[in-house]
Amino acid sequence: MHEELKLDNQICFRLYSASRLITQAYTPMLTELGITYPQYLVLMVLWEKDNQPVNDIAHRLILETNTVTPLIHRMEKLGLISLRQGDKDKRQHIVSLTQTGKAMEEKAFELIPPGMGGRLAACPLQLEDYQRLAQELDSIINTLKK
Amino acid sequence: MHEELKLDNQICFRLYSASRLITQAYTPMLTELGITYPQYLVLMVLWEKDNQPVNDIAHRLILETNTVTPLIHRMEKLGLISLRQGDKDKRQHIVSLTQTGKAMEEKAFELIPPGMGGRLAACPLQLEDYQRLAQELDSIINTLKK
DNA sequence: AAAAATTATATCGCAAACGATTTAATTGAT
DNA sequence: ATCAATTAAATCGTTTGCGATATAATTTTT
Repeated sequence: MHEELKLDNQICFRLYSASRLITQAYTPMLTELGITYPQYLVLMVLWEKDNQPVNDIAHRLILETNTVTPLIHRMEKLGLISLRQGDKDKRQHIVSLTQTGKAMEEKAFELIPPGMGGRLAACPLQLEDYQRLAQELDSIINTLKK
Repeated sequence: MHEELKLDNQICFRLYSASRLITQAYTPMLTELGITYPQYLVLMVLWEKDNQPVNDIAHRLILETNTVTPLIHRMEKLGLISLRQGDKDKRQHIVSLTQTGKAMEEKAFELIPPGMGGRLAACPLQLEDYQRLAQELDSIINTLKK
C-alpha cells in the first residue's frame, strides 16, 4: 500500500469534497431563488459588470464556452438574462441581465450570506483562517490555470 | 453592489475552481490509465480495503448511491471490479477488485505522484502549507457533512 | 486582396452529481 | 408472527463539465 495513494493523503479529494459540500449548503437558498450554483456564479459575474460576451464570463469562471453556452441558454429561458449579437464583433453574443436578473441580487443578499453564515457557524475556522485559505487556494488556482 | 456577493470574496468559488483545476491536472495521467477521477477515487478506496459494499464506498467518498451505483457499473464494464451479492445481507452488493484493478495501483503509483508533483512544482506552497490547508478543508468538510 | 490561421460560439456525446422515486431485503414494534 | 419502518441499491430526469468537432466571423500572412 503506497502512502501517496491513500485517500486521506489526497488534497484533491478534500477539495472535491469541500467543494461539493459547500455547494450543497448553498442549495436550499438557491432553490428558493429558483437557480443552481453555476447559474448563481454567472449572475455574480454580471452583477459586478453587466453586458459581457459569453467568452468573458467563461474566462472569469475558468470554464469553457461549451459549459457556459448551454448554461446561459437555460438562464435565458428562465428570464434572468437576455442575449444580443455584438455590434463590433458579430461572433460575440453579449449577455445582459433582465430586470428579473437584476432584482435577484437583493434577494440573494438577503438569503445567502445569513444562510451560509448559519451553516458554517459550527466551523471552528476564524476570519484569518478563511483569508489564508483563500490565499492558498489562489496559489493553487493560479498555478494550474493556463 | 454588495461586497458579500462579489466573486472574489467567495470561498466557495475558489473551492469549486481549485477542485476542477486539480482534477484537470490529474486527467492526462488518468487518461493513460483509462479511467476518470471519480473512478480513481473508487479504486483508492478499494486499494485500501477490498470487498466493500456500494454503501461503504459511497459513504467514504461522501457521495450518494445514485452517483456511485452507475460509477461502479461502468467500472465493472471496464473490468476493474466485480460485483457479488452479500451473503449476510442480500441487499448489499459487494465490490471487489479484479486482477486488472489491483494491478492498476502500481501503474498509478508510477504515474500520478510524479505527474502531479511536476504539475504543482511552480506552486509556492510548502509542505506545511498543504498540511494546514488539509486541516482547514477537513474543518469545512466535517462541519458540512451530516 | 486572397489564403491561412485564429477566435467566438455552438453542437455532440459521455460521465458525473444529485433530487426524487422505486424495489427488495432487513429490522423493529406491537 | 405480522405489520410498519428502515435500509441498500437501483432507476429516472435534469444540470454540469469537458473533450472533440463544427461553423462563422475576424485577423494575420503572404
